[in-house]
Amino acid sequence: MKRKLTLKSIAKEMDVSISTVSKALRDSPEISEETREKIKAYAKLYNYKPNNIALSLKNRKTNTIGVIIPQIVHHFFTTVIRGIEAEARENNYNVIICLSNNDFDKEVLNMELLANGSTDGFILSVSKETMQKEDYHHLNEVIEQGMPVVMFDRVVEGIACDRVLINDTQGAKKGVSHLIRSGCRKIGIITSEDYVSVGRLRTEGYLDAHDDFGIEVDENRILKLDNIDDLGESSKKRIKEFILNNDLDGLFTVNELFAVYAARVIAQSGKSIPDDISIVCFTDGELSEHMVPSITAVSQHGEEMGRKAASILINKLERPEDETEEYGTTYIETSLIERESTRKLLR
Amino acid sequence: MKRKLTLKSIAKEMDVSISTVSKALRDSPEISEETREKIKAYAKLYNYKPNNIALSLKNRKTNTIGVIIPQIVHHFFTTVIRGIEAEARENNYNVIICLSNNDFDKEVLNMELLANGSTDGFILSVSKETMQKEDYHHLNEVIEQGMPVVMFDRVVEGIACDRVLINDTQGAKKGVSHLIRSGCRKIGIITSEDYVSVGRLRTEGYLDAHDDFGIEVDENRILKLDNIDDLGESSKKRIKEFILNNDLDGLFTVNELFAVYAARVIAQSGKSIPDDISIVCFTDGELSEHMVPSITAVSQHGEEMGRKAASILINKLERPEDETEEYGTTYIETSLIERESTRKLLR
DNA sequence: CAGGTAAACTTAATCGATTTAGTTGGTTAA
DNA sequence: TTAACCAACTAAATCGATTAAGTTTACCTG
Repeated sequence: MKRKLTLKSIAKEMDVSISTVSKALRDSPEISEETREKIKAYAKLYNYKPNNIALSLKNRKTNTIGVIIPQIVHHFFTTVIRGIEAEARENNYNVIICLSNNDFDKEVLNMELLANGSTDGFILSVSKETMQKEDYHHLNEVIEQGMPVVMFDRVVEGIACDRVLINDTQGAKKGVSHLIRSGCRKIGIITSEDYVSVGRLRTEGYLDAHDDFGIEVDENRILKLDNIDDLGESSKKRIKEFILNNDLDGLFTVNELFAVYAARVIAQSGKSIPDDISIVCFTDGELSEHMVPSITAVSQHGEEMGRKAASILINKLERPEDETEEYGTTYIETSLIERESTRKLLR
Repeated sequence: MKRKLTLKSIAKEMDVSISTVSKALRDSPEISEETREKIKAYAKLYNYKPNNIALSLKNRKTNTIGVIIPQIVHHFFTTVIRGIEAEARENNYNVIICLSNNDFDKEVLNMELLANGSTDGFILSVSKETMQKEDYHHLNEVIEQGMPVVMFDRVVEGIACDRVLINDTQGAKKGVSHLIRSGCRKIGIITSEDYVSVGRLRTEGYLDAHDDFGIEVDENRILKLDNIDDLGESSKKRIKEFILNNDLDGLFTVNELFAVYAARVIAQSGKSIPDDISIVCFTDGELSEHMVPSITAVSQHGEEMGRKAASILINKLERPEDETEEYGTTYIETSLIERESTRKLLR
């Protein structure tokens, strides 16, 4: 086993001091041309690379971004990570990813762990449990310590940090408006309870669209499930009842899974998509694309979101003096992808 | 901005030396009960947590695993990461994830970066380009430095490391056998060219199953596409022709997308699934689960794979003296998930 | 009362790199 | 001649924690 080169070992080998080696490698004019070249040649030959940990300790800068998300088995987060990773790497940052599994304690633990020197800042989407508890002490603590935080997607108010959001309300409005324009008048929505911010905002968009077109909203056409992240048996049951007991001609769902399951129920009930019931869902996933019929979707542009979040964070990290205490919210625009689950609009 | 506590700042505050603080916090008997309690109370009150970077430097151990994968926007890798993350966290390890985007240079760069002190070991699935180039110097270098490596899924030969693999051949055999048992005799397979290892192995399983049941294989029923990672227009065209020009009663595909597209073609041609044609696919995804009809799948257990890879790596890391130079290959068994695209077997 | 010893600390080295503040030996200008 | 000055280094402090190796003080014992 070959031990890694260090400044010390090079210094010993070349019979100079450690600082001479360090300076030579950093092209300091203090070191003579001759010595400099000799040391650099040696370092290159044996492929010397400075130890990141030592650099981090010395510079009090890790060049690492901590990412904390509820779960990765979720295509949207996957695309966001991809964006964060890309932007980070282009700026010479590493990315450490931690999954909270929607668990408050794990979120706190992860943050504390990473905050003790492992990362320079955080990008996170808060877990459902955290939102319910409304306990943000862990966030405030790292911010208090001077670590910048960027929240995305699932954000909370009252935290001194930047935010990157999907324009959820507008996105939902886009989707629902599309349904209305294509002729639907009895549109249902499958969303989440209001404490999940994305659910609440998308429900708002649904209402807005109705408002815009002067269509009355029937409260019975709004189904709020507690779990937006996956589709359990109880959710399935409620969706099934909701579809079968409502006379709908359109359906908007806040995620892909709800739409896919609803489509199944609709097909089984003998109705056709899109002619009897049209469907639009919020998503950044692949399911909607490949389903038969494929499902018209409000695309979230997760990768762009990740890039943006990373770029904001890195910006803060690169000029920490700039403590303006100003935090902004950036909105990522959604776009509608028309597929087979909605009727073509006449234009 | 509140600066983080350090041993130094505590020592100053309590008017003792740094080592006294360190020892007190680690319950050293060298420190008097009284002083110990006082220091511990203070540290607890102000929530002292040792700096990870300093610990890493001192211990020459980062408790961090580097994960390098071709792409994350791939449900299979996503599940593997989840497994790695879970196992790592249970053992107090962090996970740093880097995406190579199937690019050789990026893979090398990422490894070099992480190898300089950031991680204790690696888990990786080599990029397509690396496989083509057959250049593994970056792998050999980190191993040479004493960092253990575990490869999974896309592995290469001749590297001194452990491997975790899906039992591809057996998995395919399971799937195809199921089709045969359910009555299919004219089974097609949509696979990849032989140079992609997973494609080759799964094709082998297809042949093995036929062999076992004494059914002759018709070469026309084997379709080999060049790209196994996604579904381009040319692949779509070839799948369509393959389905329409073959008189099949069963279909096995090496991934989900092929199956989903084939199902679409079959439905459009007026045939029914599973009665006219049954389908089984190898998968890593959710598509097969939620499609209508849902597709019977050979599940790869990505999460288990990730856990296993992490556990092997951590084991190596925890007892480094145990340099037995012995490397093993662990196979993760596949399992068949029966869904709607195949007929129920009579048992 | 010298000397041994144990308790309770402190000093200093260490991990690997950077950087400020010296230290040489040689050249030059007053 | 001699202080000033420069080139080319080296020593030492620092980042934050651990720990082996001292140091001090009190107490005990023969």
